[in-house]
Amino acid sequence: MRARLTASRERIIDAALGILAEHGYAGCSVAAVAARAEVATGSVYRHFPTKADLFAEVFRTASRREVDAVTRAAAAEDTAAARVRAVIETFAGRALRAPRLAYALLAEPVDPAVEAQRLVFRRAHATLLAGYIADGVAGGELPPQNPELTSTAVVGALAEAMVGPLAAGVAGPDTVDGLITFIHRALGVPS
Amino acid sequence: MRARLTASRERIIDAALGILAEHGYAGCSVAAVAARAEVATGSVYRHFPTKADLFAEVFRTASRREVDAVTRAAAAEDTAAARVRAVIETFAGRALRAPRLAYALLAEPVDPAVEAQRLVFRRAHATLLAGYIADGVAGGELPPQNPELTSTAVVGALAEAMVGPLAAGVAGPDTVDGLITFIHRALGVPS
DNA sequence: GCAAGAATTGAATCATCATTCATTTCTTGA
DNA sequence: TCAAGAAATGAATGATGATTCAATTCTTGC
Repeated sequence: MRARLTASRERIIDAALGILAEHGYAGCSVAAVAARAEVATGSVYRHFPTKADLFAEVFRTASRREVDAVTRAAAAEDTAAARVRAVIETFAGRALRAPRLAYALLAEPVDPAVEAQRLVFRRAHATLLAGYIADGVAGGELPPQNPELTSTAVVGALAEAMVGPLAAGVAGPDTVDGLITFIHRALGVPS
Repeated sequence: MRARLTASRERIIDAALGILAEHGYAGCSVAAVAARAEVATGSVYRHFPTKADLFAEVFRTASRREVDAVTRAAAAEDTAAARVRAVIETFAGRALRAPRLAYALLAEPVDPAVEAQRLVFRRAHATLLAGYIADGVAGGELPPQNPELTSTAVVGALAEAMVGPLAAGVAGPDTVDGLITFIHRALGVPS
């Protein structure tokens, strides 16, 4: 009973994610989400007070997924340089494999209320990176720097370099390699 | 006569820019723009077929201004490193002096049609930088790299590092110096 | 000074969707 | 099996704000 409730809540979030990944935020009317989740429009409001609340959660879910993947990849490495490389490869690889979703998470125009979640998403990546960078600095692997600032700049560089290719649908492996070089240099990884 | 026409077109664009700079895109209803330009709502449509067309032009105008300022600053320098530094300082300085406008140009949610202009804006900066970077590479000042990619990454890093402070309203000069170091390293400027 | 036509006005229209709610359909406990 | 209450339905409502257009006000050439 309570299970059915939870299940349809899940289904709504999944449906929203699905539409987001296929047609972007623009395709995400409440009616469309409800239809895909096989519930009535009004039922969405039994679970979420507001469309913005629904999508805040959707963005949170999607973000967590992305950040988890990146975190997992980085955890397998043991130097700051390798971790940063893993972050870039994972982030870019996933973005290129699911371009529409990546574009929605990174750059597509959304409600201001949802925009806030996007900042959280970017910030989560930055915070993760900041940790690795701080470790690298502390361990002498990287030169002194403000990890808050440099991690933010890295996330910006990554996102910007992705959005173009995402739109164009193209993306050579050169792009990823180029980014790794760029970011390693930026952080002062010794060559 | 034709002059009056041109003049009121100008006034509409200026009004839109003014509201954009004061209240962001969110404050830019056609009615508000018309009121500020001291014309009737309907008159806006004598000059622009659509709100999106109006704001495409507004964004284009604002972009040109920003890119011109940056170009002028860079032109006064003669090494790739100094030019890039000038770009960063000018870009950041202007953004911090007009935070609301910078946020609107860089990150605020806008109509998809206007979003396209934002990409043009970012691309214009990137193209400018790409030229300096290519020169630097050609002249041996910078190591080999793909100027398209690295300039894009630089713009992303700059923008991302600005948006946070813009929202927070804060921005130490440390931020700008940190960015210069980061980007110089990223491009391989010898220290 | 005046008529024809252009330009301007701003209130009414239209479109889009998020949100609501009276009605119907389930679930459950006795 | 049934009644009470919970959950679900989806058509109607409401808000927002871009766009239109009939009415009015200017210009201009005669």
